[in-house]
Formats: sequence, C-alpha cells, structure tokens
Amino acid sequence: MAGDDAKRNEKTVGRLKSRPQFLAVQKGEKRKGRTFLLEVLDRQEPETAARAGFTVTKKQGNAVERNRMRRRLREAVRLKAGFAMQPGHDYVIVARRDVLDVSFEQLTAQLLERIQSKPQPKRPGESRSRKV
RNA sequence: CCAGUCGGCCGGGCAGCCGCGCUUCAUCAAUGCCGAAAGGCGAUGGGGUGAGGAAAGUCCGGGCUCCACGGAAAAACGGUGCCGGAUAACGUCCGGCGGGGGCGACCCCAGGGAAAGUGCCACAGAAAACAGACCGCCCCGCCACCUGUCCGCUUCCCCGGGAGCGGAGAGGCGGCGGGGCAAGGGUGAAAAGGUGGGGUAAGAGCCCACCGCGAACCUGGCAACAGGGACGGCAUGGUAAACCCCACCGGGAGCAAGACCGAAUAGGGAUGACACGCGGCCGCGCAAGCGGCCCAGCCUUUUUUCCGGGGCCGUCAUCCGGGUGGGUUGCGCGAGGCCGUGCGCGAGCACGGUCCCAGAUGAAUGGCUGCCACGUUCCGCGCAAGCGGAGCCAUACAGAACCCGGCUUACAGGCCGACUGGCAAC
RNA sequence: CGGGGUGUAGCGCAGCCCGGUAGCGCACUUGACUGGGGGUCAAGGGGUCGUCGGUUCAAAUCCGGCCACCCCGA
Repeated sequence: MAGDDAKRNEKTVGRLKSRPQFLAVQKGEKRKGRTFLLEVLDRQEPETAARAGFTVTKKQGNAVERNRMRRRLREAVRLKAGFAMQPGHDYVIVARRDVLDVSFEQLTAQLLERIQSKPQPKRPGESRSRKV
C-alpha cells in the first residue's frame, strides 16, 4: 500500500491452474535442477505478475508424499524463491522424489539458483540422457 | 514371574515465528472492478474452526439423484445358503447347533440338497459305480501223467514174495469245458459296511453278537439339533467353489448423478425480405421428401485461354429450442457424537439431557524452531533399582472429495481389562 | 473420482469355458553344410503359470484376498 517497491514485493506470485497453461509453459525453456525440473516461459507481458505452478506426478509417491512435495515447494516459493521471479514469466516446477529428503535450506537455494540463472552452458544431450 | 488366548482403546503433547481454506464481526473501499450473461471479487484487524482408524482397496449393503417401466408376476442372468435374532439393509454382527484343531483359555469352517436327473473320476488297476471277475477258492465232466492200495493173469525163486500187463476205486498236479463264490492278492485319492463266531463244496449279512448306517415313533427345544429307538437288513463311493434342484434377494446407472444461468463459433427449426437453379443418374422411402455423384453456372488459383485443383449451390434479418467452455447449486442436522437411566446373555433397542463437529475443487491442515514424554543403541557411574551424556532426518500406515453401515488390507510404539497353562511363595 | 481389462519361457501369444500331458513363433545353445559371415538342416536347454489362502484325490484352469500394469469416462 505504501510505495511502488513495496507493492511489487508484496507477493503477487500468481498461480497456474488450468491444463492449457501448463502445456504452454512446457514449450518454454527447461532448467534441470538437482531435485526438480524448472520450466520457464516468457509471456511477453512485463506488466503482469509472475505465475508459478507445480507438477507432481503419480509416479513419485502416494498422496501424502505428493502433498508434502507440493507444500514444501510452495512454501519455498512463498518465502524466498518467489522474489526472484521475473514479472510476466510463468514458472512450472516438476518435483522429483528427492524433494522430500533434501533440507529446506538446500531446497530454497537450489530453486533460487535455477530461477535466477540464465540457461547454463550445458550440453543438452547429456542432461537428457540421465533419467531416474 | 514366565508363556499364551480374547476383547477394548490411544495412535505424540506444549509453546514461538511466518503462512493457508472456510466462516463470522468491525472499519475502509462501492454511483467501484472482472464478465456476454449467470455470477464473482479487495485491504486491514479480531473471533471461531479445520483429516483417519483405516480417510486406502472399491469387495458388499443402504440413503440421495436421474433414466426405464400400466400394476404384479414369471423367464433369463447374477448373488446368498445350518438355526434363531439384531438392523434401514447386508455377503455384516450377536447367540445357539453341528464338524475339525488345541493340555487349556480359545480358534477355524461357502456349513442346504449326491435314494430328481446329467456329467466327470487322469495314471495305475481285473474292475471307478443299475457292478464286474484278472490272479485266486470250490464242485462236476472229459483227457494225460504221477503216487500208493486192492483184484485178476503171466513169469521167476521152494505155497510167501519180486517183476510185468490189465482192471477197479482213492489222492495229487496240469489242460479243456460247464457251474458256484467274492474271503484273500495287488493298484489307486477312493474298491461296494468293520471285527469276531457260526455256517458252507468254497464262500457270502447267509445267520448271530458288538460297532457303524438308515429309520417309523417318543421326549426336550421356536428351530438347527440332541437323547432314546420298534423295525429294516447293508441298499446309499466322491465331486454341487461341475451342470443342476430347492429356498430367499436383486430394474439400470452413478455427485464427472442431477438441477439452474447460459455467450462466441458451428450446426438445427420457424417466419419474413431479396435472388432464383435447367437437367441426368444412384440410394433410402408407400409418398412427400432426404442424401450422394455428374453436367451446366459463378468465384478463386494462372499474364491470357484450355485442362487441372479448391470453393459455392442460396444470402440476409429476427425469433425459437438444444447445448460446449464457464459460473452457481447439489454440499452436510446426520440410520450424528457424548453422557445418564432402563430392558436384553449379546448384537442392540427405548427414553432423557447435552453438543454442532472439515467442506477443498491444479484441490486448504504447511514451513522452520525450542522444550517435554516415550522407544531404542552406545558410553560412563552403580551390587542393583537407577542416574548422567551422546546419537537415531528415531515416532508407523497413511490425506476427506456426496453421505452413511460393514468387510478386507496396511500399521512404529503404547495402555487397560478378562481368562488359560506352568513355576514360586503364602 | 468412477467404470472395465490383463498378468504363462528373454519377447509376443495359445492353453482356462468343460480341472489330470504346460504348447506355438521369434530369440538362445550345440553340431553339420561354407575358407569366414549370412542362410538352411538337425538336435537341445530354458517357465515359482503375479502372489497368498481355500475347494478337490489332483488347480495355470474353479472360488476368495492382496500386488502390479493397461484402457475408458473431463
């Protein structure tokens, strides 16, 4: 309510909800993290807020574990990682099972790193070859 | 104290910081914003409330909703299956009965019908189900052989005896034929009541005793069934989670059910205006008509023409109905929880009091931290009980999705009660 | 969330209705033909029938309970 800066910071990380939105982000840039896969799409609308979505497939665990993964990621975005997101961009975090085991500090650090970093100079073939 | 059986219950607690869903109150924002509409929406602060015993698997039963149906019944199909009760109902639960297991507490059982019918019973075996007869046992007849007895004849040594031949009848073994039998053998999961005695040519429920089986009837019980049992005289192998028979139950789908609001685009119908189409073939149809193809026409592609490709065979306006996305609803006062009293062996039922207890929809309960409790491992002290320190991401299985009653499955650890068998003490 | 289906050899499938012997194709092994490969021929090995119980003399098959995978309804 105070200045522009506070208003921007105040939260405003929206949420992706519908299936077409997820499919659109899937076509964007993919950044592989240690415990997750981050998908980023520039919507070309810098005025709007950033939006985040979470994907946890049924393969990663039962309902309790899937809920916990999503909640931990959501909390990490709310507390830290959300501030690093660019306005007008969509972010989808595809969780892996390791999200359950890693400590919360490590999780936020990894998320921050992948959100801020521009695409790494990485051989794309290698990142795809390793599958868990 | 040890070992065990059964039943019930809990399934971390407190606190701090930052957050989430629903609801409510106050203030501000509202002649506001989003949306076609329906409808929805903000900020700050305060209050209330917020996962389970299995929320799971979706295996049964109901409520609720829509569809179908004249009522009802039958057939078909599916399910259930000792008896009685509980219940809204059940394949669940309770009590009993029968069978099996355990020293016992107690546990397990799809537990109707095989003298209604059909099917199947591999291999082995003679034979696998109105019995039959391989080996075998017995009797009779015929044939052959052997053994010994008796008689007659011949011959030899002194009437006695030996040898040979013939005959008679007996016994044995073998073969063939006829008849009787089912005790024994072996096979098999299973072989046609069991044991003993009599009996017989040999045998056999052929007869008898005991046991088993069936069973009129009697007694007890609501019943399943239990006890007794005249009599029968061994007939009736197993399999129904094989077909089947009998009794009872069941219409189908499921909240993504269903209801309401309802654009754009496409398509349907009606009316009106304008324009106008001439024809051929095929299919469906009684017909009206509908659909498809071809020719012609128009537009487009090409610099132009022809060929070829694509498009149009009506257009526009208004209205109507259906309806996708979307929104709202269904959506939590209920076969409800707790307490008490009474009835009942019990499952439960009745009455009284009291409480309101999740409603999300890319889906709310989370993240971080401290202390405590309990568990476990290691170390130190101690005779021991125990104490101190450190570690274990230690604390399971697991997340409401319309609701309820059950079943099944998963589950770290712990608590309570009843009972059984041992040991010790009194 | 709801509704269906399938698990048999390394792979793809029969066998299950009506219970007694688990079979087919490809692949694999060995041998022969060839200088070698390929190919052909001959012989051969390999299966807890997903798992746990039950019925039966006997279960891949019949009946329950679990497990895994696949498909359908936005």
